[in-house]
Formats: sequence, structure tokens, C-alpha cells
Amino acid sequence: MVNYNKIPQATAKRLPLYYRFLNNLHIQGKDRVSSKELSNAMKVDSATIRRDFSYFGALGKKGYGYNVDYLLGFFRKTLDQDENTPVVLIGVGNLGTAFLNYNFTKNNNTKIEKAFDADPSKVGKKIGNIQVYHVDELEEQIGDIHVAILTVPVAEAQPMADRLIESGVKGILNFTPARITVPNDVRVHHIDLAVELQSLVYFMKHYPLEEIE
Amino acid sequence: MVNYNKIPQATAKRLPLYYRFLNNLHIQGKDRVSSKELSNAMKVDSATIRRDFSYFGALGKKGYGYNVDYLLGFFRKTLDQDENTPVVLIGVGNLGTAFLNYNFTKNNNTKIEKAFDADPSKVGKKIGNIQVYHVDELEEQIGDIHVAILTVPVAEAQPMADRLIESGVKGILNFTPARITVPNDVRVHHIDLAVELQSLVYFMKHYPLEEIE
DNA sequence: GTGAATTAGTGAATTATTTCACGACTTTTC
DNA sequence: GAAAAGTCGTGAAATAATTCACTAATTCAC
Ligand SMILES: NC(=O)c1ccc[n+]([C@@H]2O[C@H](COP(=O)([O-])OP(=O)(O)OC[C@H]3O[C@@H](n4cnc5c(N)ncnc54)[C@H](O)[C@@H]3O)[C@@H](O)[C@H]2O)c1
Ligand SMILES: NC(=O)c1ccc[n+]([C@@H]2O[C@H](COP(=O)([O-])OP(=O)(O)OC[C@H]3O[C@@H](n4cnc5c(N)ncnc54)[C@H](O)[C@@H]3O)[C@@H](O)[C@H]2O)c1
Repeated sequence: MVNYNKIPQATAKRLPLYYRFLNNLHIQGKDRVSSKELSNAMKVDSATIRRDFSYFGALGKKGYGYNVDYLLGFFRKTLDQDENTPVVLIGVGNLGTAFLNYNFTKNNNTKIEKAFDADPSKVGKKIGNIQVYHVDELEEQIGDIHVAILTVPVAEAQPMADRLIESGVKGILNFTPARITVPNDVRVHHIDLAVELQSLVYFMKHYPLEEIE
Repeated sequence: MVNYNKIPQATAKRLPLYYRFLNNLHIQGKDRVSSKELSNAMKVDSATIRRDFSYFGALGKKGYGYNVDYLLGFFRKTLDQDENTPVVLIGVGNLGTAFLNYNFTKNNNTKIEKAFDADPSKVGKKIGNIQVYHVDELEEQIGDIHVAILTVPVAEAQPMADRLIESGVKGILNFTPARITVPNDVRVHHIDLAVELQSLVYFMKHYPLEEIE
């Protein structure tokens, strides 16, 4: 069996990308693919792809490549694509609204179920078919949801994270620039868009002509 | 002098984070800080911080720490914070609109100067004080701007990237799920939000109780 | 059916990054 | 002004990730 503890984090981060790409191939009706083709399409070295897959066993066939449907089915199980993961979104501002209007469920096992905001003028609306509640109702509405997207103003990030964790949240996708502090059974991924933009500019200036990432 | 070619990419990616954080300390009027304090606040190991800084020379003082203003001034120069980098945004949809409404210039040397969309109903407006042009005017309007944020539908990503590169763009922050192909003097950073969300869920399930990233 | 071409899987080498741990120096305390 | 405490900078070790390069298996072309 697959030993998940042995799967490198770098590999784990690429899995959703592989999954989505295989799903597209499947939709296109392609039934076979090689690590070289995958490499060209996803800009990941072909040896890295083969190595990544190999952590899950021998999924391909020498001289042939990988069977798209088989591989897809395998990853579906591995990534638990069958069961949907419900998510809440906190902070229906510029960024929050964009996310509510986007259908993550397409190609993805996550779904934003409920949104919360402190601004009464946003409460009660439906955006992208998702109901917006007042943040005061968080505790009664969150139910069994353990994943949150955090798009509140930076000053609210830590208090809101504390409150989410109090309500049973175990994973936070944090778009605020604040580096929030959490107990170590809670996972936080930071996506810092301003940093990403600045980072791109820095790399453009100082690492010309090289292949990076 | 600093040899930029010797600076690890992992370090380079953290620099904008350091910069922003130091800027906040400066605004708060703090004049000294240790790698330990920085570590707590930014969730980066203190040895990693000291190592990162050390690529730029001996910026601190033993037994004391770092002088906030000195360090900030140093990074300002290093990250070229003095000169503003102009940016264009292509695709004024959900995500694009959110970015136009956000002031990246705060704490940051980048500024979205112009936006482009193919939808005539969006053209001519100002969003977040940024003028929206028709994408047909791209070539005449882009001038000396070499950085683009790409928030168009996935099918438009590659053709639009080609067109941007044709117009002199050297760096693209790509929010579409497409892994675009570019000449190797052009840098692309992909931010794949659906993948990030799925990745968070995967890590929650399979890497419980560990400190990651 | 046969030889050429293709391609997965992987041991080993390489490269990149993080972390430990300690000497050197500075500041603080009394 | 001496001792204690704090903290940087860094060599070396540890860990993580990527890439090379080869073998073995399979497919493909004819
Ligand atoms: N918009 C961007 O492009 C962008 C870019 C980089 C970073 N960010 C970060 O993302 C976060 C959100 O940005 P935004 O532009 O969407 O901001 P925004 O001000 O448009 O939205 C914030 C929303 O949070 C709500 N809110 C405030 N306090 C709340 C609370 N306690 N509980 C629930 N909701 C609350 C506000 O009513 C508002 O609707 C900010 O931290 C910002 O720094 C945004
Ligand atoms: N909104 C999200 O939360 C989200 C999340 C993950 C990924 N994405 C990706 O980001 C991209 C944008 O998402 P969105 O929700 O903002 O989409 P959207 O449909 O709201 O916006 C796309 C915009 O691009 C414009 N456009 C179309 N063709 C164009 C062209 N050739 N030139 C210029 N403009 C053009 C459209 O008129 C529209 O305004 C998509 O690729 C999407 O997959 C979005």
C-alpha cells in the first residue's frame, strides 16, 4: 500500500495539478499519455513526474506510458475526489466576491458552502449562489465544515482565525498579509498576492534567462 | 558587493515578505529587531532568516540584532523599491476587478497602470482608478510596461500570453489554470488558486500534526 | 516475427535548502 | 568594570528535492 508519510511535500503539492490535467485529457478523450507529454504540458521535468507517480506504485507501462483513465481513477481515490470537502469563506469583499463567483467544484472536490461578512449590507444576499451570513452567526452556521478561506482585512485576520479554530476549523487558506499563529493541529497556507507580484519583478531583474519554477 | 547569482531562489522568494514586515516595524516606530522576533512573526526559522540576510553581507550586530531602519533602507535598495514597476492587467472579470480595487502600491513598488478587456461593456470604465481599455488597443497602449497580470478565461491564456510577449512583456503573473509556454527570456509565475485549495485539503488529510511551510 | 523505437521505474549523483550548534562580539546588569 | 545574557554569522551536518542515465519491458513498423 501507499505510505503517505513517505510522499515528499513537493510531490504532494503537485498532485492536484496532475489530477486536473489528467481530467482534461480524459475529457478530451485521450486514453494514453507519456511522462514526456505531461512534462511539456505542465512544465515539470519528466523524471520528476515519473518519480512522483512512483511513490504510489507502478502506475505506467514501459514503452507505452500511462493509461489516462486508470491514472485518473487512481488519483481520484488518492485525492479523495469522490467526497466533497465543504468550505466557508470569511470576508465578502473584492477578493471574497471573486471567489464566490468562481466554481471551484469544477475539476475539484471543494465547494464553498457558506460565506460570512461583518457588513450588514452584504448579509442576506446570495453571491454565485452562495448565501452570505452575518459573521455573528458563524458558530451556529459552520456545522461540520473544517476548511476556511480567509479574505478579511489584515487586522481581522488573527482574531478571525482564532474564532474559526474555536469553531473546529482545521485548515485555513489565508489571503491576508498577516502571518497568523495557530495551534499545530491546524494547517494554514498563506497566499500573499502582493508578495507574489513583487517576487516576480525581483526574479525578472535578477535571474534573467534562467528557467525557474 | 552582493552577488545576486549566489542568492538561492528560496531566499529570493522570501525577500518581499521581509521587506513588508520591516516596513511595518518601521511604521510602528520600532528601531531594533532580532532574528528570533522576526521568526515568530513571519513563521520562518530564525537560522533561515539570518542565513538569508547574510547573503547580502553582515547587516546585523551581535548581541543586538538588526537595526530596522538600516535593514529597511538596505532592502529598499536591493529590491529596487525606489523605482516603481508599472504593470498591466488583462481580463477585468471577477479576479481582475478585485485586483484593480486593491492598492498594491501600498508597501510595494508595483502599480497596475492600465487594464484591458475584450468585453465592450467593460471598456472605458475606471475601476479602482485604473482605466480599462479594449484589448485591441493593447499594442498601442502598453508602452514600456513589461509586467502583466493575466486573469482571462483559461482558453485565452496562451494566445494572450503570446501577444503580450510580442508587445515586449517579460514577466507574467498567470492566474489561469493553463500552464503557458513562453520563450526562456520571459518569466512566468503561476498562481493556481484551485490547486492551492485542493492542496490544503490534501495536506490536512495526510500530514496531520506536522509543521509545514 | 523481428528489429528499432519508445518509455517507465529507479539507483545514484547532484543540487538546493534548512537546521544545528558554537565562536565571537555586544549589550545589559549590577 | 566585570559577569551574564543576548544574538549574529557561519561551517558543517542534515534533510529534501531534482535530475541523470541506464535497464527492462513494451510497442510499433513492416
Ligand atoms: N483584493 C486584492 O486584490 C488583494 C490582494 C492582495 C491581498 N489582499 C488581501 O486580502 C484581504 C481581502 O482583500 P479585499 O480587497 O477583498 O478587501 P475588502 O475590504 O474588499 O474585503 C474585506 C471584507 O471583509 C469584511 N469584514 C471585515 N471585518 C470582518 C469580520 N470581522 N468578519 C467578517 N468579515 C469582515 C468587510 O466587510 C469586507 O467585505 C485583505 O487582507 C487584503 O490585504 C487582497
Ligand atoms: N475567480 C476566481 O476565484 C478564480 C479562481 C481560480 C482561477 N481563476 C482563473 O482566473 C481566470 C479569470 O477568472 P475570473 O473568475 O475573473 O473570470 P471572468 O470570466 O470573470 O473574467 C474574465 C475576463 O476576461 C475577459 N476576456 C475574455 N477574453 C479576453 C481577451 N481575449 N482579452 C482580454 N480580456 C478577455 C472577459 O471579458 C472577462 O471580463 C480564469 O482563467 C479562471 O480560471 C479564477
